[in-house]
Amino acid sequence: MSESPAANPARMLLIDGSNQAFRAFFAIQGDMRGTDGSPTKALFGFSSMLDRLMKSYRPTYVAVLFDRGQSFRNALYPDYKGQRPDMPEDLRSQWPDFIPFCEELGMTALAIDGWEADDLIGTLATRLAGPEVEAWIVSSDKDFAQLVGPHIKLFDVGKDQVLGAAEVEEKWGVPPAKIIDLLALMGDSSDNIPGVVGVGPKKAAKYLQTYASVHDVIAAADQIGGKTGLAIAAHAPMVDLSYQLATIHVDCPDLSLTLADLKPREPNWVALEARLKRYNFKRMLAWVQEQLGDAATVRAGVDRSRYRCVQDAAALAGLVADLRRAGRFAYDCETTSLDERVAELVGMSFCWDPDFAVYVPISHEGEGNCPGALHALLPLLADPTLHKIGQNLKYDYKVLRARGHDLQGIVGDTMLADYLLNVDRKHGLDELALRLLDHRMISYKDLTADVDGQFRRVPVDKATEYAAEDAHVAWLIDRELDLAPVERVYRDIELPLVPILGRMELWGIRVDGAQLADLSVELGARMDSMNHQILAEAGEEFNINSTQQLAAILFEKRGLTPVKKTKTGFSTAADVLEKLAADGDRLCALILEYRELHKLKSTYVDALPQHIDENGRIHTSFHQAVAATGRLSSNDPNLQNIPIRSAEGRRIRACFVPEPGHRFLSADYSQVELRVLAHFCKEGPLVEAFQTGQDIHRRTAAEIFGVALPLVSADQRRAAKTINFGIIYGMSAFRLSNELGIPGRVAKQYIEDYFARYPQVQAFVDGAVASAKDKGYAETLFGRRRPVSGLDARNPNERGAAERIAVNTPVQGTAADLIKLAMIRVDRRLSAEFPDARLLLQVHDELVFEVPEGRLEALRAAVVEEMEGVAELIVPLKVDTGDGATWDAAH
DNA sequence: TCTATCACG
DNA sequence: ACGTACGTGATAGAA
Repeated sequence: MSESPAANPARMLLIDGSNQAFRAFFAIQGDMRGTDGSPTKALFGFSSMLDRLMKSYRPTYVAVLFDRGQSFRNALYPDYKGQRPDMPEDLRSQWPDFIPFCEELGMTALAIDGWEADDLIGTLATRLAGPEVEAWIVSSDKDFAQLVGPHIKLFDVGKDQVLGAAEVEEKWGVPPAKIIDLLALMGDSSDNIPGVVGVGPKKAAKYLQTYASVHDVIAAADQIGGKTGLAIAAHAPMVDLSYQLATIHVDCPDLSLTLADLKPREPNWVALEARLKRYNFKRMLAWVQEQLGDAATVRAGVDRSRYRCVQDAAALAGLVADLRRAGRFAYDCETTSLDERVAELVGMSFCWDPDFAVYVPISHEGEGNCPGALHALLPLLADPTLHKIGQNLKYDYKVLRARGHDLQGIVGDTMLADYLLNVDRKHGLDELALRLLDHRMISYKDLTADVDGQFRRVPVDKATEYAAEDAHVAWLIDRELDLAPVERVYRDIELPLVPILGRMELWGIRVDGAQLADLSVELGARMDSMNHQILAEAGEEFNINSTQQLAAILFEKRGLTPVKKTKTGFSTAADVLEKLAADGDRLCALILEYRELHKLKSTYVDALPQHIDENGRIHTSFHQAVAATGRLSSNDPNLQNIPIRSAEGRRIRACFVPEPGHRFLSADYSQVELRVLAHFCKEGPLVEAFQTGQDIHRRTAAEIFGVALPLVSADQRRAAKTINFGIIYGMSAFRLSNELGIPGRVAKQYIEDYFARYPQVQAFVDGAVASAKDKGYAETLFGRRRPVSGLDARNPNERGAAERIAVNTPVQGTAADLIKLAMIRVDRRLSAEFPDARLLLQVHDELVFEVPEGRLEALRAAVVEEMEGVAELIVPLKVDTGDGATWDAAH
């Protein structure tokens, strides 16, 4: 038998049931109860996890194991798990249900009196895994790392990640063979296993890298010396016990399961139906009833054989009549390109009924196209009284507009709907179909594999199955999703924004390519000369862009002191290099300057010209369903991160120019996030400062440092500004002290003084966390939601990160809502009063327009009015404007 | 594909 | 004992 895994071994999931039941119980917010009022939260989370694992990984073998009774560890050590609080009553009451539930789902599940799940899993894994069968242990218990080997892996449900020996060593600093030693040395507080006082995973791993085993570490205690050495020596009597407690047994005699017993069986659908009704698990129940073939409750499936292809005048006339009668339909178009400006229409599909959809071929190669289709259908698409839904309709809108047509009456977009309901998931139609309809769609790649990826050459009958399915699935998903909780953001913000973004993208922004070319030559020459200086200073050839090579030169060859580490080595980030340069290192100063030039040249000066079209314009894409807070994002190219902070960088911004006879107008919200914060927390001085038009950072400084407004020093204002930002982001004293270059205790004092003066801000922060914990999501002023998980995490880093998200999201997200609403209002004014002015870009708190010179002042007034008047907060919204012949000059 | 870095708000 | 601010996207190196 070979020792190396087979090329494609079968998968065996060994699920730590007790562990995952706990995890499910604590991971889900709020309360869930069945129809009889008994708690069901852990069962729900647990069964969702099983369902997901089975669907994603389709294991050949599965077993779910639970703890039962007191194990040999309690006999060895009466205090084993002694510190653990009792199981919450709401979890205990669900406990007896887990095994029968798993069995009904067709999985082998068991517990054996006197054994922990760990030992059952250890036994099954070692007995059954091998070259032909790879075992995945599903648990968050780190003890299992000791079992990992070529045929046994750990599976992390949270991260969807498989850990092998290398990953274990990376995570814990020792290979699997030394994990027990590691545990024996550091102990395990959750199991109440004693370890050396003052030795955690880091120190323990360090000693075990030097010494072969925990016993060797103990023996060397006197060489280690110091307090730690003494503590290690003191641990000697306990070490054997700790070692035994941490060791997972792999030879449980009462376990006689074979591989055949672990094959998933057909679920007991009838029993499951009754159980799920009792639990009130609607999604899963629908699935089970579908399997049962219960005609009354089964959801409409996707039956492609019912799709129709419209190919003649009579069918076309019928379609037009049907669509007019329906008044509301799903629409999708097939084209020759993902780039809407060059895409040609190949066909269109429509759906207005849960059971079928139609495809209209327009310009396929060869026979089968429907004559007169465009002439008949375009008026329907442009008719705002006919309501359209679809997936990512911005694309369809742009395709039509680029060819001089129109798409009006957009009342639903499944991508945006799912984004608002599940911001942290993926929103592709394929994913939605799988997740919401349990339906796998035809893949475009498979469909066009024979014809070189060209949809035009797909035969009309095959194209019908594919294209009609898109409209059909969008229709079904639109029906499936309940938008009520986010109705306002959906209807009033995201949907109206679709055509506005479409027009901004199609119009583009003009860029002076010749000027960029000059800049490229200049930067190239300067980088060449710097290149020589740097290599001379370093004394050897190396790749300046390689952080690894640079780190080797700085911290090994030159012996400089590293400031901070990254996952892979010593950091060479800008703040590090600045510190080293300030300490007199010439090379670091040179690298900093080189980095700036390189960034500008590669990311902007040389990249932007590749995006300029035949009219001298660049077209970005704004993404509406990406950012978790509700902001837009921009890519290909990203026009939301064009340089502005450095003088050198602004020369790139100066290459963005308006059409001849036009000027740029830039309008940006002043301190919009702090104003939103003031609105939420209603803190007196903050509100007053905004109402009376004071400099907000100066006012904050006056409050914290207890000085009169005019006496605030530049340094005090700077500190206050940093703190104000810190509040929005969820600051730590550590970061503040770093940022300001002051001692940690001073930073801590500043923060305390801040909250003492602004108790309402503290209340807002606490309230935001409490609300997110209670509801399971953070919420903006307009009802946009973002799920927040990790608020109950034991790990303080994870918990802290979750709390910062809970505080920041309402602030950043409300600001995003406000400017989106403003764009809709401004767009209305443009249509009515400024036919030759254009909204070009949105950069989070800024809108950039192109306006005929003679209309500049009128537009400025209109834009300020619409942006400032977008909402009534308890503080005024303020908009600053600038204009110019370049984007840079418009600030 | 992942990581480090850095551009923006 | 540990690590350190929110949200993005592009580039280059390394594997």
